[in-house]
Amino acid sequence: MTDINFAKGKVRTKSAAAGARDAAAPGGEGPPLRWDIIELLFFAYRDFVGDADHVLEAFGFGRAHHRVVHFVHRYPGLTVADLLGVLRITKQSLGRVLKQLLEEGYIVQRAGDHDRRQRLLYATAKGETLIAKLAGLQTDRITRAMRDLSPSEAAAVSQFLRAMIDREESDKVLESLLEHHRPAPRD
Amino acid sequence: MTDINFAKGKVRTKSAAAGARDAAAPGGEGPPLRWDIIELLFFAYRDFVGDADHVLEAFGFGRAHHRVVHFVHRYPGLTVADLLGVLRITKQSLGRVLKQLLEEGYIVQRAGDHDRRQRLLYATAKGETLIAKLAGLQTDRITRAMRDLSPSEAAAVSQFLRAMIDREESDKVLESLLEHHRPAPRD
DNA sequence: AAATTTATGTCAGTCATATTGACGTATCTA
DNA sequence: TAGATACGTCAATATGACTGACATAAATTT
Repeated sequence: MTDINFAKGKVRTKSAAAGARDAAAPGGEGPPLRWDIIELLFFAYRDFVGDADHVLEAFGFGRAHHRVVHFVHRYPGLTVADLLGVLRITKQSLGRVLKQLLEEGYIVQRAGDHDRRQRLLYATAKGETLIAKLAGLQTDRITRAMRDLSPSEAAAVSQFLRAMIDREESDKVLESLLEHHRPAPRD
Repeated sequence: MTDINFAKGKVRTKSAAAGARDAAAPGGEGPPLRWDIIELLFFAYRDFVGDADHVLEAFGFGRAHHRVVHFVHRYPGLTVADLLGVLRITKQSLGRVLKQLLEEGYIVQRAGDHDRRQRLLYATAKGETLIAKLAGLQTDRITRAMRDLSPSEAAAVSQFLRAMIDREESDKVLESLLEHHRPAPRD
């Protein structure tokens, strides 16, 4: 790129013709776009998973490993098919990660009682220790973020997050999470 | 894997020795881990970005493209360095995505007024249309999720998300997002 | 004016995580 | 017995990230 001042003109400094919905547009726009929440979700989630990323790196693991051990820990006896549904990935993708976690002793599998084709997954003590460490960091962040909220406001946060989740195609895990509106944590 | 019923024993069905923090542990545990919020954040974010993913696929773009056009649209005149800071990626990673978006006319760049080394980035009408479409979908989800919240509860959600974000190392964009506690959207 | 630093772009190689498609085996069900 | 299901695996590919090295133009410092 030898030249500079390419692409003059056709630069948009005001969003006057964006969708048909921006609050700036005077015509038949819908409700204003929630740029604030959209960006807050992006940054909040980035930093939320960032907590875990640093620890995982030291173990030679990635986010994929975290997710697998997490759900296996939380829902003991989860089958491979269940896990694929929750994570929404293919079994080939899961394969590598699962294999590594099995080999390194973070999770184990047993044949299903009724259906011996199934592989029921369980976290080992080693796996639970890892997950507890990661959940501890994330809990600290959540606790800090909720410190100044009243109980009813904290409940509103929970309600909001629940309502953000798709209901159709909800699997076993999601059902159990959404079913019982767990009361505020006993503390 | 020819054999079955491998890995018997050493299976943990109760989390009695996890961290030192699980509410089930009787010893010196800390506050309970917020498994509920941790999982709600995972699923809520998964479905939140899923809205955009489907549309992006039709354009041959990925999430990386979305993030770039989004921030360029929202903060016109952003420099490449700013963008790298916000996205927390390397310039090599940004390079391919940025190049593609420039070539296909979703964003343009101009030399900086004071510092002509800088490339100030702007979204074109084409880029804004794309972003408005994606933000529309995400706004619909947010609006649905906030439908049953009172204004003060909605404010609590916003406050919670803000408090989830790391303050240190906040860049220009993050500052402007966190600075003015924007009041409830005018509707 | 020359030297250095800064902002950006790019080449080359690698890694993690995801994909589709095909195929094999054990096991359950009709 | 035949077919469907649950799981594992081989192969090839794509995306989005990384490190390291190097080039250019422009600003800044000496």
